[in-house]
Amino acid sequence: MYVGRMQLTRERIVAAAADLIEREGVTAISMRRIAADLGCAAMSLYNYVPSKEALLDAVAEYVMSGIQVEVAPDADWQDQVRAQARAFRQIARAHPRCTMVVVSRPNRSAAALRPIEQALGTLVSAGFGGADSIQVVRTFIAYVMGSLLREVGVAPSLTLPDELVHPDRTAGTGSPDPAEFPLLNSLANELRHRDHDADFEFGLDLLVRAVAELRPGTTTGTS
Amino acid sequence: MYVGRMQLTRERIVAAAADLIEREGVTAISMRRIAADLGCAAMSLYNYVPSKEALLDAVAEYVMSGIQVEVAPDADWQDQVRAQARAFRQIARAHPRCTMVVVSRPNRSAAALRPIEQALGTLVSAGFGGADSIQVVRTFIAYVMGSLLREVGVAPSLTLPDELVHPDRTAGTGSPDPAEFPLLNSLANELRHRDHDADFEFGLDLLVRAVAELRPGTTTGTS
DNA sequence: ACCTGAACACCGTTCAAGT
DNA sequence: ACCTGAACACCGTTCAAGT
Repeated sequence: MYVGRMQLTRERIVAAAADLIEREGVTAISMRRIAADLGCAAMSLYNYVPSKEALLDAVAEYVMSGIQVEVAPDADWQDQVRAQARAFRQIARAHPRCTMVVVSRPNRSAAALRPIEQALGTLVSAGFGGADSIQVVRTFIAYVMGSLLREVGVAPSLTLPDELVHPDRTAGTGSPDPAEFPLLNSLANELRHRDHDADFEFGLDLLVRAVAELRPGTTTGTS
Repeated sequence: MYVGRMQLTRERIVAAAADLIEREGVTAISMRRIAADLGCAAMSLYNYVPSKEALLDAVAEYVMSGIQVEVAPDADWQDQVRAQARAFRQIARAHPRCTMVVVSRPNRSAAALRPIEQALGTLVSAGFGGADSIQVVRTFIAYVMGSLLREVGVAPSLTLPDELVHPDRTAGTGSPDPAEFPLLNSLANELRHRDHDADFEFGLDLLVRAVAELRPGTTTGTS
């Protein structure tokens, strides 16, 4: 997709890279290919970006900067945490094929730190100590990252193929050997049907409720 | 690392690839490089493996097959779930640089399905319904995958650099702008100190306890 | 200051020729 | 049946030459 003559800038290069990834996948991108989309020589990119790795970092930052947390400011901390986790997950909707880029590179840009600072703020305001807040946020990040990986279909995950004949199975299903995997087989129907929203909300709810039990002075705690 | 003359096999090729990744990182591997380690021509590999992608899939499968769940068979379901999650996480210890390969490609091999079947078995035996068991396992997978990503230091995560002078900060710390990130700054010490075991156990405990509350007939539930 | 062609040292993979 | 060199169509990046 040739996007025409125009002043070359870092922003345009990053946007072109993100676009190309979205259209053709991460494996398709190369400095030469991006340059072609921008109508310039491959080497021109190096006036704005030191390397391909740095460009991918910039793509990750660009995607992260699109996270929009909208919370009713009077919402309680549990709803705020939920909203923040959901906003993070929106990456998979907004940039499905860039998600892997985001998830697979460390990112300490302000765009990445902003949602984290916000989450810490929510927890500290809710009465959690600093150390607890950090561990809670780390737990949520791990859960959200893992959910993103599953959602873009790139990680090992608990699903079965939709149809497809498994080469060495007699039955026409993609189910694994019933002798070794009885449960995967008996649950095959449930496994084939996948609802990313429901899956995400299920785990999110578990985590939020468990965190609530942790909070000093909670009304629903067991002790 | 030249590993000498020997009958070329698929297993030797996969092991050589995993080894090379462990020694020099994923970006270092190429069919030519692996072949050099094996003392054969690059093209010889194609007699055993259809493509580089397929070889990386095989590496992921190889790593997954190393998962060893050891549970006291009389342990209750909560301890079993914990042991299973921990076994999964051991990947990061056993194959730190292959972890990204595992986490970044779908894997429906028997080696990958086995721990999943086992986890489902634990939950179903504990009295959870099939649909619930699936969602619980999916939640744990997401959490473990995200934890692996953090542990191998490859994902966006809640940490600060250990030292390193941030170029445009006056203070000699790597802390972000205190005006925009007050909490990240005030918690800088706690953030710099990281304990992967403690982090993992923290979130694992939250999840297990939340799942326990979910179980019909639980003794610690709120309703 | 920014752009660029040619060049270097690599890739994955095909193919035809070897044994 | 397995191996392999040469070749093809690519890579990222350096450098010197252009404006």
